[in-house]
Amino acid sequence: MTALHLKTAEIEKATHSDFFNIAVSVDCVIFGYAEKQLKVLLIKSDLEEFKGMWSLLGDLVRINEDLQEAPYRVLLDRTGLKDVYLEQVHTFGSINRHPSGRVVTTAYYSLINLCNHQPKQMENEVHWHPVNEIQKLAFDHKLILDTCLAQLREKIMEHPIVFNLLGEKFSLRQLQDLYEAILGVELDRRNFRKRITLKNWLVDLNEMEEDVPHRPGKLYKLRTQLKKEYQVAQKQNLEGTLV
Amino acid sequence: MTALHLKTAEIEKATHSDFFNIAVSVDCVIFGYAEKQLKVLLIKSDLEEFKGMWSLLGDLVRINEDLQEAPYRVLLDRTGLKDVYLEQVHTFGSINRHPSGRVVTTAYYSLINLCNHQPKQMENEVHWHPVNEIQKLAFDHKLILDTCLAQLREKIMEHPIVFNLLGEKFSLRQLQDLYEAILGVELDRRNFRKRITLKNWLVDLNEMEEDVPHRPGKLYKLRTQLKKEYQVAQKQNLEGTLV
DNA sequence: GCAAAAGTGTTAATCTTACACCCATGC
DNA sequence: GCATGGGTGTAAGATTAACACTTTTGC
Repeated sequence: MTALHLKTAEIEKATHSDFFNIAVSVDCVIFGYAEKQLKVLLIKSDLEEFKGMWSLLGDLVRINEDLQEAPYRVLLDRTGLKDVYLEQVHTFGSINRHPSGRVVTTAYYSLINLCNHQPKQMENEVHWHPVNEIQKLAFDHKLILDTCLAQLREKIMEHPIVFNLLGEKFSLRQLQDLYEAILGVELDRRNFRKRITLKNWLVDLNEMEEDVPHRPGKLYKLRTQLKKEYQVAQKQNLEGTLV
Repeated sequence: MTALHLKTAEIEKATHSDFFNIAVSVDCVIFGYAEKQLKVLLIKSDLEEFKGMWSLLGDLVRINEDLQEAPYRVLLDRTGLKDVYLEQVHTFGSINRHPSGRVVTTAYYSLINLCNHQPKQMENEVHWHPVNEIQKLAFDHKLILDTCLAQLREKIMEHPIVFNLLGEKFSLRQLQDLYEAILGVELDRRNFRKRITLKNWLVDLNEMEEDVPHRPGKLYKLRTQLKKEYQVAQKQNLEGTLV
């Protein structure tokens, strides 16, 4: 109440200048899907301390950049993809989690269509790894990966987000394989189709699979409305034009 | 692969010294329950820029303090409570969210028993406010409050956390009132009791309410096992001895 | 015609919702 | 005895889980 206790932001900043010495980073768990496996994009750590180990893609947040913008920048830099699907998951801030100093990191996961991703644009040290074969990562990145995967699993039955991992057209079998890869369980085919149908997420394209060595399945796509809400990623090359 | 690209953490720190200039804070949405209303503990902002406005309780993270420890410290300082129930919710980091400089804040919510909380230990400027009467807060704290409340609502039906807001013993009516206060909806009494019974969270104490102007209800408590998992808060006075 | 996967429906069990009456206590 | 809230059960509907056979295609 009394003005005696009020201080201006300038004064507070001076008083607390000791605190303005933490770095904030973002780390992106970039999921992709290929060969019926959920994959994650990793880079060889460039720190001597973690030589030879893989780590998530991340970067320090710039002083003139919103926290939420940073993971989009990382994604654009590393994959050339813009407007990707991103979710903030958790912030990790143990004192010694980073050997370079006090770095608090906010973890995001992203779902991208791995086919849109041109390896030639990638640095050599960036590779896709099957999620369930990863034992160990640099920093606390294994914990971050596990946390993001758990959150992804919780979300996919309620929200139509996995379509970001697939191409425009897909069969119900492909979709089921994807769900099974993410959840790590087998699903009953009839019940799966019933559940998906009930959610009314899909449009029947009246087209069939081609070049399959068995009876071809029908092709579907995500409803346009939902695509706008949950799947806005577009391919973008380095010049910024849409492909 | 090649050692040419490797750098030590020391070198990286020097390279990136421009980045170690962000402050990280935690903001705590401290929920309590009284008079059949969900309340939140707020403090008068001590910044000139937000003079007269209420804000969440928070503090800057210290350089030798884990991020996750900071909200416990804030809770202990402000309420004298130790081992409270705390959940991290989201991290907010817009460039201009704080007038003192670049402050990225991680939001937590906490559930405490408001009766354990001694007003005399509190600074004068700290008060409980009914959540649904709050229109506006300092900084982006209204957004933080709304985000935490939404997460609390999602969690309470699946996890036995609301018991942190109640005393040791309670009637099913008291519990239902609490759920209704948090969710902002009325619940059917019979269905509510059935749901709670099915979850097997409670132990019947074979005691009855007293001093009520109507038929007294049975009293229950949270099962000991669950109490350990979800409700570890103990009253602690400033000398650190358990009350 | 055979291998491989597509496509489809029913039943039982479970969970959810809506809803009404008698009971115990304080006054 | 009356006002107040405590305590209970059932029926209908919705959702979930388990489960098998016929169809279409490529080879």
